[in-house]
Amino acid sequence: MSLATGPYHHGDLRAACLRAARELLEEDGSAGLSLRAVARRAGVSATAPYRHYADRDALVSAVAAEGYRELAELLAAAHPSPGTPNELATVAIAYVRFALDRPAMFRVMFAEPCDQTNEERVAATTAITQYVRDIVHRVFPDADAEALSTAVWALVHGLAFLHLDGKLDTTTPEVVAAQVRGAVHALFATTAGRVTHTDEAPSGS
Amino acid sequence: MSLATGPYHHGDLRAACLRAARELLEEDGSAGLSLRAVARRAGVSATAPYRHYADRDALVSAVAAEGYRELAELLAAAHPSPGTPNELATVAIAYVRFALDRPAMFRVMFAEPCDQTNEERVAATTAITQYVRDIVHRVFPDADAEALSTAVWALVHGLAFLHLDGKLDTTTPEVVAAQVRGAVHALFATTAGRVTHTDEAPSGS
DNA sequence: GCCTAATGTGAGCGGTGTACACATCCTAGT
DNA sequence: ACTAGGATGTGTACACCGCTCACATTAGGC
Repeated sequence: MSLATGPYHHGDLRAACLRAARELLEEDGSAGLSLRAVARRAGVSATAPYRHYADRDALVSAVAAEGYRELAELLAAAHPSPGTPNELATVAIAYVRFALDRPAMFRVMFAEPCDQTNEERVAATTAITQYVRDIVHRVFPDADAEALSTAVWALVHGLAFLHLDGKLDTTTPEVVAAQVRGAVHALFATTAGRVTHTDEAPSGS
Repeated sequence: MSLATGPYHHGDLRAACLRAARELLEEDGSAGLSLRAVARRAGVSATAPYRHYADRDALVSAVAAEGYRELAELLAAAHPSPGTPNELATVAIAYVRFALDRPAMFRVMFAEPCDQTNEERVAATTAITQYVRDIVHRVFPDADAEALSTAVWALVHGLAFLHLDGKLDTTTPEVVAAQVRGAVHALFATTAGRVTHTDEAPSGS
């Protein structure tokens, strides 16, 4: 393994590709994430990555999977177990901040006509689903968990996208945070003290 | 304009490009929307479209602009002036259906790192913003229109994306509709009869 | 009727994804 | 220890892409 001129075998090209892909994503956005650029950065021939990833999509999915994990960590760090609408809002802010801090990654994770059958992706998103469901169940024990979970995730996800696409003001993190908190509260503040002991659960028509 | 062998000048290449672009988008998705393919379909040389669109992005933005208009029509058709949460849900369903019926178009409209300075796009999205604000104002006259509008659009937009990305069940239109209606009601049903006469408007912390 | 500006053409550059044959190296079985 | 074979990396090649530039053609205003 003397790597003076670079050994024929890389050692761990799979990981190197992933790493290079993430760097390129940060630097040049999704468009700059080409297999050839990844290969160049890993110091390897243009076709070498194909030994580890079936095609570009597979690499992108691997990157996205890491993104899901990191998003999960970030949300957990924002609040380990949110139990009130306000704490939920804090998590929502972390979600939106992730999208704004790493727009290319967020787009890779959610905005591409991706391979939905990819195992890593499916696992990651069901994890998020479950995570949201748990929170909702804690914040609104009596509500229809399924529907409300969907609603909450959609709300937060939508907020992230609208900010990301410049459809909402993103001048400062504080503005964004206030907007997100405002939106969450606009929906929940009035229900917060009530829905937890309501006896008529909301039902679809 | 006898177009037997094709006259040197096309006549209305600008419109022809737009048309071709939309067709390609429907057929092959966003990836298939290349300027060269558009040119081929319009029966014109590969570089001719550059006389009418500065670059690929400009063409895509033009396509997106048409999408915004059509989405607006579709929402208006779903309900001309929703005034209850349930009617709002009907509009939301139309929004999500648009996304699912024409995924490539929806992605072009919202999921691309697009040129945010494009005039047509900006105009179109402010129109949507206003449209949502009007609805919210009608459904919840006493609520914080700004925050609640944001929340509502985000909710619906997020629902569309989660469905689009296969994060939610999309087996049948009925399932989707029920899910959307359920999510909207989960958020609003309990507030519906109350928020309209609440005296303490929700406020961001 | 001519001149100019608008429009369309063609060749060409550098980039991309990916298929294929080939080179190199690691490892397991003798 | 040796060797076969699989795993891994290389090089070439093809088709496509966006985009630039010099050039051809044409329509419309003077």
